[in-house]
Amino acid sequence: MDVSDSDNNLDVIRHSAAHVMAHAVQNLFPGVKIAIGPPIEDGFYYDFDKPEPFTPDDLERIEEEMAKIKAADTPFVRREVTRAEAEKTFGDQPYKLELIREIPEEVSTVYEEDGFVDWCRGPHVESTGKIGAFKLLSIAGAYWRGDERNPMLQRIYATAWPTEEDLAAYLKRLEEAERRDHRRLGKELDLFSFHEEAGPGLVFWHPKGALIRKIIEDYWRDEHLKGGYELVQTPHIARQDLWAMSGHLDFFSENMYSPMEVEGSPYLIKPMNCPFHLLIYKNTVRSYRELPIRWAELGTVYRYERSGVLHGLIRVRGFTQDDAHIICRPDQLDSEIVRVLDFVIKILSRFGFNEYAVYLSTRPEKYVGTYEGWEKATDALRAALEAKGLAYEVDEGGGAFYGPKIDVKIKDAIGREHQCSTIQVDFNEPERFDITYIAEDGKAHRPIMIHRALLGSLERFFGILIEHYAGAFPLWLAPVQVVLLPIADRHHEYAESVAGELRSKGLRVTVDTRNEKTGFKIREAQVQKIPYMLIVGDREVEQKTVSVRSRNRGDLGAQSLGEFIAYLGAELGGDLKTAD
RNA sequence: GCCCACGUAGCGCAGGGGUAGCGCACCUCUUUGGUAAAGAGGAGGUCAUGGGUCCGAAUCCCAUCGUGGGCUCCA
Repeated sequence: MDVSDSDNNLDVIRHSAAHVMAHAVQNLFPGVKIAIGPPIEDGFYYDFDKPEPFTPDDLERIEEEMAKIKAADTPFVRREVTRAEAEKTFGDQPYKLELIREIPEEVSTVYEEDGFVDWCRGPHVESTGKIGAFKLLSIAGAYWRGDERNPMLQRIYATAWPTEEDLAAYLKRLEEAERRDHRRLGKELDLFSFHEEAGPGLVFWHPKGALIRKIIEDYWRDEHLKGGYELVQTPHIARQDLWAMSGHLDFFSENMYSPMEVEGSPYLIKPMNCPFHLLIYKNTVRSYRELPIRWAELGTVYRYERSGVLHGLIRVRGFTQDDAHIICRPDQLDSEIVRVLDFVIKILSRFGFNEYAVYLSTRPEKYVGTYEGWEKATDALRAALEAKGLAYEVDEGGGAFYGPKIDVKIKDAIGREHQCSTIQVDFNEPERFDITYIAEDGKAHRPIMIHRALLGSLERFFGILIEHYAGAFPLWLAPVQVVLLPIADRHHEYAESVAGELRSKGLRVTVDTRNEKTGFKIREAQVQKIPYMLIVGDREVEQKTVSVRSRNRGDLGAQSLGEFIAYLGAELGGDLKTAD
């Protein structure tokens, strides 16, 4: 690679900065063992083995030491070495030795700057002065080679960019992400909470959050009914035997809560809904004429998640999946998958998500079902993706043991990806439950089962939604759509009558009758991200109007109530009740 | 589960071996004010929980619970 070219390559800059960081750490803490230091998205890290933990002060010192090494502007020198030479050079670096001994090549390369040598493929920037603008960000624990049986190393995360401006822009992006953090907005907008007394990972939906959830659920149910699904509803617990039959006791028990005794027999809280849907299926003999069956349920499940993995609404222990199971004939598989993909796109785009990253996961080494079955199902998934013109990545061997799947990650307003939709073919449970349908030949055949979720879980999806919109929900989702701001007490009556009229159109309206100045009420409404504020004072009462202020566009001037209602109707896509 | 950090009033934070402080919110009073914060007064905390060290612990030590940043694992 051309050196001047590599100087501008982000990965090269970051990888070089990682070397400089390791160098600085070695200068300040002689004897520290170094592991690996790769570039990553938005930065780089380096893993160290050091008996005492790094402190935030250490981070500052390391940063200063790096600045010195950068200022010295020493050239990075590339050298080819034999295996023996490499082993000798890194004789006191056990992690490097382990890596050196594993590669097949007899000749490898090292890079050196100012006496610090690292075993590395390169390339690097020309000299330490060219590592760009960098900043150390955090200290974290990380297992050597990502395996929890290995020792835990200390990882220092950092970022590096070609210029100071780029660095500043990145730090700004981090701030923006923090501003949108759903945990912070959840408090500020009074949407949900967690309680130590109740236990971690258990969500309490407050009135405003629960109202948004209700709107999402209503939309979801309506669309499912329109889309050829039927709704079912199943219990939260079932006998342990059911989970043995489904196989969850074998392959999912680590995520399940311990049994509770009911009249001598053990019951388990459900971690998934599928066995319940299969019981409904088995309740009667099914004809090929009935298929495909599409049963959907907002099913609340509980999974034991290790304490360290919980994260706001994104990863919780009790959550509601927007689940559905499609049971179909083999000849219906292709069209059913296309249909689900269409549905996924329709639903997600309603929530403002129009960019996706799609992954197709194929057969792993250990699997159930037949080879041909897997091939057919995987082909069907692939064909559906291609028919939809969706770009996707293949995760070879990444499928569950019971079937191949498509995962859809959505991109939010600031470009982050979130796992939501999943479409999975299942060869395991139909077998275990021995579900069949009677075909034209009068014999019992095995149907194919598809699990699918569009939003994933309501909790996670809500968290993603909050961050996507930064708490400023679009009109159709906003828990309060319009707030009336009477200027003085004498305007309360008019404000209430306007509010009443808006409510009769199905709008969600509040009246701020507090003894506060208008500027204060506006500020509060803005902070609460209420889409529309209607200011009413003497002028409005007199002229039978409302002064409209939009959360986004500011003062829109006075309108008659009729005009305002029409305006909202247009924004809602004609979704208003007709006048009584 | 593992590594590190943190836990002080509803929220955001300061303090730190000698018996707790700020801002906002809350309550009361004055004010009826026109597009992002009117003024005054008041109330509120066994400093996460349990144990230990000490004449004395919110402060130091240990454990537990919870939260955060990661690792491992996933809707």
